[in-house]
Amino acid sequence: MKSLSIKDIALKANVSITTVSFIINGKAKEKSISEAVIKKVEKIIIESGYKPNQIARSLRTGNSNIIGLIVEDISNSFFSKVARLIEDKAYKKGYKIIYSSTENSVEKAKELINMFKSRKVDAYIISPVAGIEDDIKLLLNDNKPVILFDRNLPGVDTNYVGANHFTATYQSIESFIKEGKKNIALVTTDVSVQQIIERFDGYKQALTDFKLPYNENLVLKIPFGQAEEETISNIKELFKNNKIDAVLFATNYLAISGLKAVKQINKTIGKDLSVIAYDDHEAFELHTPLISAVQQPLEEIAETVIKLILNQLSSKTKLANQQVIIPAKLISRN
Amino acid sequence: MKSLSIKDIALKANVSITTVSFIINGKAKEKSISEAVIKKVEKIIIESGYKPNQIARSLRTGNSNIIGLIVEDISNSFFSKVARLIEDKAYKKGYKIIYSSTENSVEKAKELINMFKSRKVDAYIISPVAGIEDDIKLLLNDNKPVILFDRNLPGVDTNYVGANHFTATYQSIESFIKEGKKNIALVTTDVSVQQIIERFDGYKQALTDFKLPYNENLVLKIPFGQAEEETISNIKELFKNNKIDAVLFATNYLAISGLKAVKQINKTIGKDLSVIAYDDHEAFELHTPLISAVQQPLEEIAETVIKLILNQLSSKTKLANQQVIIPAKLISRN
DNA sequence: CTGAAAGCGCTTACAG
DNA sequence: CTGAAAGCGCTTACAG
Repeated sequence: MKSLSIKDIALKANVSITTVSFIINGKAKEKSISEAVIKKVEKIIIESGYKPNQIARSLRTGNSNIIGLIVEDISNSFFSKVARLIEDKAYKKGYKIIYSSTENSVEKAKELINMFKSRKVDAYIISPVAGIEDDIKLLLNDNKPVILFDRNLPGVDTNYVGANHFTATYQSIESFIKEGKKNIALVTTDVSVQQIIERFDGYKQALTDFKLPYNENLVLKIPFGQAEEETISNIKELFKNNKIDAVLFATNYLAISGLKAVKQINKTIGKDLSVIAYDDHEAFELHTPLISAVQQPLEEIAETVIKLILNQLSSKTKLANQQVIIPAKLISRN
Repeated sequence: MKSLSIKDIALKANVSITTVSFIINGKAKEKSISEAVIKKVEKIIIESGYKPNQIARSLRTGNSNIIGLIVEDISNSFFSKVARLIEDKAYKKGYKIIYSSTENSVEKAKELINMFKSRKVDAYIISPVAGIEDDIKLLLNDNKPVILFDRNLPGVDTNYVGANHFTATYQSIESFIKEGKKNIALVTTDVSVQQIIERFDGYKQALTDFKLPYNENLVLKIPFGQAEEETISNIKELFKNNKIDAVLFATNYLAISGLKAVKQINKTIGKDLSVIAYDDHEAFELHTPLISAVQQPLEEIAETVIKLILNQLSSKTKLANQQVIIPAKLISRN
């Protein structure tokens, strides 16, 4: 069953394909097509269930009404939640989202950008990895809107939306210190992306400002993508240092592994050990005791990303780049 | 900056676009292009960074190397995990995945199918809602592979991959009964999709087989998409019935709301109340006490879906439809 | 061993 | 008020 083309509709309606095209694209008035013809053609379109071939349209116009979204890992709840919000908001404006995960691999990120490019997506929303700066610059040369989110890419001059990771981390450490904690550990990942670096810097700065020594034995960097059992055992190893009285986990999945690790050793959260997780998760609201977490305002991030994109898509001239930093909030559940 | 076209490459190499096209598509040998020309053209392609326009290619060939994946809600961890696995496996075979969420809305599901159709995706993986039977039949008429997953659609004759929801639920209820539980509640959703119905049926059948009365006051149907506070308060209301000594949650997000509800009332899980959640979640492994869950084999589901799709895409003839039922496993954490 | 040309289904500048 | 025709960037049957 071949699907209908604009030619079939034109034939049935006894008009040219030009006329049909104008009507489909809402340019009938502007092109002064008569009411009668409009009605006739619209009726045929509805009855036949004709849907324009978007591929042909894209080839001709060079755009697609599709926005490409590249995240680190769609199965991470932070990303899947933001993705869902972005999808909803874009959908309401007539844009579709297609997404893919980079797994923090430079090669996969480059491939995804190329795939999106060859599909002529209208705009890009990317949580980047270091190493794709040049690919992003090419997109910008092409005049495509690019919004980085979650983490910035130093050296690329484009739009960015992200939480204030440094401040949120700083405040987390500060809250530990105010509780009287002295040996504060940080469990983070080994990927060197902006938001992880900011979290690390916030940790160090808070220690310095409050005159606590920075001790690198209290910092554990977990290789990205490592099997969870390994991570748990690394964390148990860290906790062999009995002095540790507080720990900040730089991502929610590390916190989950960390909580599992704590279950297996003789430390009691709340009494021996204070815990804060960066990025909230359902598990933390259910844990006994409750686990404090830094919440990024997902809704606001999604909203801002979409707003920036739509502004640029609807503007004929190149807009100034914006760096929108949104405060993240420490939710204390003690 | 216009991007390069095949014409530019042909021009630079001093050959026809036909020749370039053959080389790009690996048909050089078959078309007996000379080694020298192949080398020359390949060199130019690499140096120039030329990437074929997939839109043009799709328009011409009618396919896209893209598989459309339609899930209920990408921010639900069951779907985001399966999506990620499917993405990985498809990617390795040269297929890209684009996904979208239906939110259990018939209209949105139809729109998504139309969008995918007009983008000429090669195959569809769909966790369907009732009401899109005709749209799916149109795809099948079009000879596009369609794999339903997670839930089947009675009345549509196509491929299906899903867990044995009935049996897994039955076994869960059976395990409650063997613990000596007498008043077993079910918290489920009001959407009438196959997998939810199967879970309900498994619940009822187990009661019947073990000579327990079916009491509809023990069944709570939560409206899909309802705000969580509302759900929690519905569940607290249910638990006002003090006789309830066990509860099965038909989805993991309902279980999470349920666990929050239990925290707010004076029931103790393990002592007063046994709990099983359908679909596992990180939170259950961290909860005190641990929460038992029915685990669907995500990896196997993703693997099977992709295998079915690739088989069909590579086969010239129409293959027989397959219904693959994969056992789900009750993970007892008591 | 290689190329000219048709055609996929649209949009749009131009003409009347 | 409406249409014929070019062209977006490819693939492929056909010809030589």
